[in-house]
Amino acid sequence: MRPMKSYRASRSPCPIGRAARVLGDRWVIMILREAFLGADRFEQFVERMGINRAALTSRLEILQEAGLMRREPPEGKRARYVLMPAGEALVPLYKEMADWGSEHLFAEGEPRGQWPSSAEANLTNEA
Amino acid sequence: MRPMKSYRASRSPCPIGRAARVLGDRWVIMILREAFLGADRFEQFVERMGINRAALTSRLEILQEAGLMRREPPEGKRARYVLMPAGEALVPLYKEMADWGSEHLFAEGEPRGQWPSSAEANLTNEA
DNA sequence: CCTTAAAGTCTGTATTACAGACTTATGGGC
DNA sequence: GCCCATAAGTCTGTAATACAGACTTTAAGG
Repeated sequence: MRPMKSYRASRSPCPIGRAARVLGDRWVIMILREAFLGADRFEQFVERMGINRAALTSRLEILQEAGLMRREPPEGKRARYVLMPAGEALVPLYKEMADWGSEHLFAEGEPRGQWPSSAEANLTNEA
Repeated sequence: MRPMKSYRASRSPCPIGRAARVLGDRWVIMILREAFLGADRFEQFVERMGINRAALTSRLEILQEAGLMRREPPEGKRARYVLMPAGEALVPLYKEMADWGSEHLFAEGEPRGQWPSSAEANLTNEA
């Protein structure tokens, strides 16, 4: 990804084009998935996704700039990365994506995971 | 993107992880948008998106391997790239993405495009 | 203090991206 | 048939990015 001034203020007037600036990245998609499933610490993302630390840092910056996540400075020694409303609002899209992937990207009878309902519960129980 | 054996047979058992292999790319998202809006020729994609030709070639290969698009060999002198059912099935997801982007990635009162209903019409009228 | 752990940063190398020029093949006009 | 334009790529050189893995820093806990 090329360095940009701001992800929030991407200049495309098309909402798809603008969304693609943020979501058009494999790691960003995976980070949000883990966040929906409850991950909120740097090391958790590293361990669960096997992402390079430098790559994770840059993606978390993108997600913050775009207003999808927020970094909570460490109270003890752990910083937390938490979803903002714009991030939580992606849950229906992830549901769609999971349904689509499950239907079109697996061979006949190939075992597939479910998009856990706990992800949605995790968000709706938050308030 | 690192070279892979096959996008269709990505080994992640999670549908989100597998979807991310295909959709987690800015150009792939844009190509599908243009396809929904009626583009089906190489030069059309180049002109409408300003994508590098080599990059377009590689993304069209990915989309074919994943089963989202198909290349129709030239009848005259133009090859066509047409959506397969797996690709058309992404229209609801694009609708979601457009709604989300429109709501969360634009400043107050900033002018934004619409995800044209003609995109959906373009597909449902096809059969 | 000393040890562990979390959250990054740094380094060197391998891969990918990109602009833009070039190639090949077809079709149309004359 | 010959010339020109166009479509669909391919190629080349350079700039940017990705990655593994080592290193650094700060804070807690004992």
